[in-house]
Order: sequence, then C-alpha cells, then structure tokens
Amino acid sequence: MTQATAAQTNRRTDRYGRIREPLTRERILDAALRFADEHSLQALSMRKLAAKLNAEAMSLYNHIDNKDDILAGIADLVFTEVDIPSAESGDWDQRLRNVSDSAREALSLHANVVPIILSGSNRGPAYLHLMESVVGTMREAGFTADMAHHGWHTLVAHVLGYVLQETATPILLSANPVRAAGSRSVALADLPNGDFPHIVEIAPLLAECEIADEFEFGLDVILSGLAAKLVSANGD
Amino acid sequence: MTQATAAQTNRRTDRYGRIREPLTRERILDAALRFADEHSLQALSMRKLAAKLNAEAMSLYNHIDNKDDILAGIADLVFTEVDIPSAESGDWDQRLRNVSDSAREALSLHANVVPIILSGSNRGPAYLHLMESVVGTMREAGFTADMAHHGWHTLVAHVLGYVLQETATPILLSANPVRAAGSRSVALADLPNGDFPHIVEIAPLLAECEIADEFEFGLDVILSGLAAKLVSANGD
DNA sequence: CGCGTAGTCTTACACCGTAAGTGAGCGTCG
DNA sequence: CGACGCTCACTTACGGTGTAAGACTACGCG
Repeated sequence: MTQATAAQTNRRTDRYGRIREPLTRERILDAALRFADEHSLQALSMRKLAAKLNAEAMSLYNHIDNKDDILAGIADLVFTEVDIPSAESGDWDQRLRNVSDSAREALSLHANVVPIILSGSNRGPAYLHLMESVVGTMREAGFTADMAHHGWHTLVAHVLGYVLQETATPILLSANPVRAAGSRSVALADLPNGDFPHIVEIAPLLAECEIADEFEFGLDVILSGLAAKLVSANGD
Repeated sequence: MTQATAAQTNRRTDRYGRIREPLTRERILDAALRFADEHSLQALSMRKLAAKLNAEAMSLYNHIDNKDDILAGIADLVFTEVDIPSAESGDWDQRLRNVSDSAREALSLHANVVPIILSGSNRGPAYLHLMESVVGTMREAGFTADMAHHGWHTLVAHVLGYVLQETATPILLSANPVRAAGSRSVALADLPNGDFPHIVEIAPLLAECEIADEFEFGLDVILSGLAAKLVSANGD
C-alpha cells in the first residue's frame, strides 16, 4: 500500500470528465487559512471555502468534522510556522527570545486567525510541540518545574497580549468613531483634550511606534526578571 | 410586581394593552451582557436577545446600529466594572497593581465576553477612561511619555494574556481530545510521554495552579522591571 | 381634533451550518 | 468477467442567522 500510488489513483474526474485534485483535510485547511488571510474570519463560510476548491460545501464534511474543526485546524497550522530553536542554538534566554519572536511573527502574519487562537479552544499538536520546547528549554536551564510553569505562562501572556495589541490598536487610531456602552461615539482624533490629557499626549507614540520594539522591551523585562529568579534560586 | 414610577411617563402598552418597559440602548446592552454571561457569545442572536426583552428582533435596531454595535457595547460595559484607583490611593506601583487586578477580575467575571475584547475592534469610553488613568499614573510617577507608553502596552499585554489563559487552559486539561492540523487527536491525559516529557511534568501544575497567583508573579516581574527603568532614567 | 414623529411589529431576503440521502467511480473477490 | 461494497462528491432540504423595507400604533403638541 504505498502512499504514492494511492494518491495517484485517487485522482478523480468530476462529472464533466475534468481531472481534479481530490479533497484532503490538508488541502481544505490550507485553502481555509489562505482564505482567512486574504479576506477575514467572518467571510469564511463552508460554501465559499468549497467554491475555492471547486467543490460543494457538503463535500468538505467527508474530511473534516465541522466548521469548528476547520478553525482549530488553521489555528494549529499557524503554530506550525513557528521556528523552534534547536537545543544547541544559544543560551536558554536567547532561545526563548528567538522562539518568542518567531511566534509573534507567525501570529502577526496571520492576524485574521488570531481571534481563533485567542479564544483558546484549540490546542493542537503544533502548539503542544512548541510548549514542550519552551518548557524543556527552561528546565534544562535549571529552572524548577514550578518556575518553568510560571515562566511559560508569562511568556505566553506576553506574546498573545502583544499580538493582540498589534492587531487591535490601529483601530483606536483610525478616524472612524467607536461607539460603546455610553451610547457615545469616540475617535482618538476628537477626544475632549481636557478629559484625556495623557492619552492625547501619548497618541503620537501609539500611532508611530513599532510594536515589534514594544514587544522586545517587554520581553527584556520578562527575561531579565526570570534570570534574576534563576540566580537567586541557585544562590540559596 | 409594579414597576418603578420613575419610568412612568415612558411606560407604553403593547398592542394587547399590557404594560411594558420601553426598550433602551442601556436595557438592550444590559440584557445582552447577561445573556452572553449565562449562555455564550455564539448563542447570542438578535432574535433571542429580543425575546429576553419581550420584543422582536427588529425593534432593537431603533436603539442600536447593528449586532457589532451590541458586541462593542457589552465589551465596554465590562470595562465599566474596572475599579479605577483614586490619585491618593497609594504609590504608583500599588495603584497600577490594583487597577490591573481589578481589570483581570472584571474580565474573568465575564469570560464569555473576553473574545470580543480580544478581537480588538472596540475601544469605548470606559476603556479610554481606564487607559487615561493608567497612563496618567505613570506620568505623574515620573515616567517619560515614551516610557509610559511602553508601560501601558506591557501591562495591557499582561492582563489580556493572562485572562486569555485563564479562559483557555482548562480545555488543554480536559479529557476530550483536541483535533488539529495533523488530523490527530490529542488530550493531555494520553500524551505520548516520550514525546512531551516536560509538558507531562508540569501538567499537574497547570491543572492545580491558581491563575491569579501566576498573574501576580508576572505583574511583579513587570512592575519591578518598570521601577528599575524609572530609577535608572532618573539616575542619568 | 389632526398631524408629525418615534418606536414596534411583520414580512421578506440572502446567507449560514449541516443532516439526510443519492449516485458515480473504484478496488476486491468469487 | 460480474457483483459487491466502499469512498467520496453531489443534491436537496431544514432551521437558523442578520437586517432591509415598509406597515401600523400610540404618543406629544399645536
């Protein structure tokens, strides 16, 4: 049963005799991720996704459980793109920095998918692989299991929190107003200066800042904080 | 059950003569938040929300723009519940700690709403008020506008990142499997021990840990990091 | 009284996720 | 070879969604 020949004979023709690549879970998830990247999550529907694959909506269900399955699938696909540093690629803190940067980059590249990841209910193999690597790095660096656990949480919070701001803050700065609970519309441009002096003051910084630099700033804070804990623990 | 007389003049009767409280933006958002808390965001539909208010779906549109407006509204409503410490309530770092804690608590109390907040597109007046207070606290503590800007981002990332994990991690620990990109199902319980030794090692910690403590751990790291930057900046 | 206006309701439309059932093409076996 | 059964894409259908359009009702005011 070689896979190769199996795939070959799996080529089918549609009812009009045209040769067509068979549907696969992989092909579906791939198309779904591309669709989400190009358009938006909201726009991703079974029918439209199927159309991209020259198929009908219901055909997808032969390969995936339901739409949530697709969403979880493309979320994990994103984690697939995170570079996991090899064990010999530097000190523990450098490795953590690298993997954090890579994760941030992967998430940023697929900003539309971020909400799925943020809503949590999807921890696939790629995510677990990443987690294993990070926790392992810390353990090998000498952190106790408890500290590694803390460190993992802190790093995840940092990465997710920043990606979040990266995808979200532009809205605050855009000209179109933001309506909310008080039934009032607010745009940063026309904030009543008297009410929000400090926001107005840092508004230019918000607008022009490289979020990547912000990210690095916070990562520094966290990694040096962790290093300090490591030293003090070893010292005792 | 007699209604409050305050609303007396606004009282209307429906077509069958029954007295009914008139719809308001406030009442709608209130009901929407309660509905989301009790059920889920997915379950929140215009028709069901209207039903809760003894009205029809289309009636809601007299008071709100569209469903997104409702979502943004309840997101901002959550920020309304964050305690903003007064200027005299302690040192800057204590105030930042308090407001961070309060924000985390408010978000945790409305876990179902968190995805809206995380998806970003909603920065209402309550959010701005909160932001103003935090940035103001830092500025008054002596941070430069630039540093306050950094600090704001770091704190937001921390709070959001943690709330996220608080609402998400239980799933990793639950018994039901997680399917993802590789078309494999994974549950923490039956991870192949050889493949993920470090995850397995800290699994009990993940399961039993108080996320609130984790949060405090990271907050310590960040606040002390900020304090260090403040001192060194003043020193120069 | 009659008019304007604000608020609610009914109806309708296009679209959604997906349950159920149909049928075509293939591999396998007698 | 013919017949079976399996895989998989298809069609159809159902109950749900958000919301545009317009009809109706009840109120405040001149």
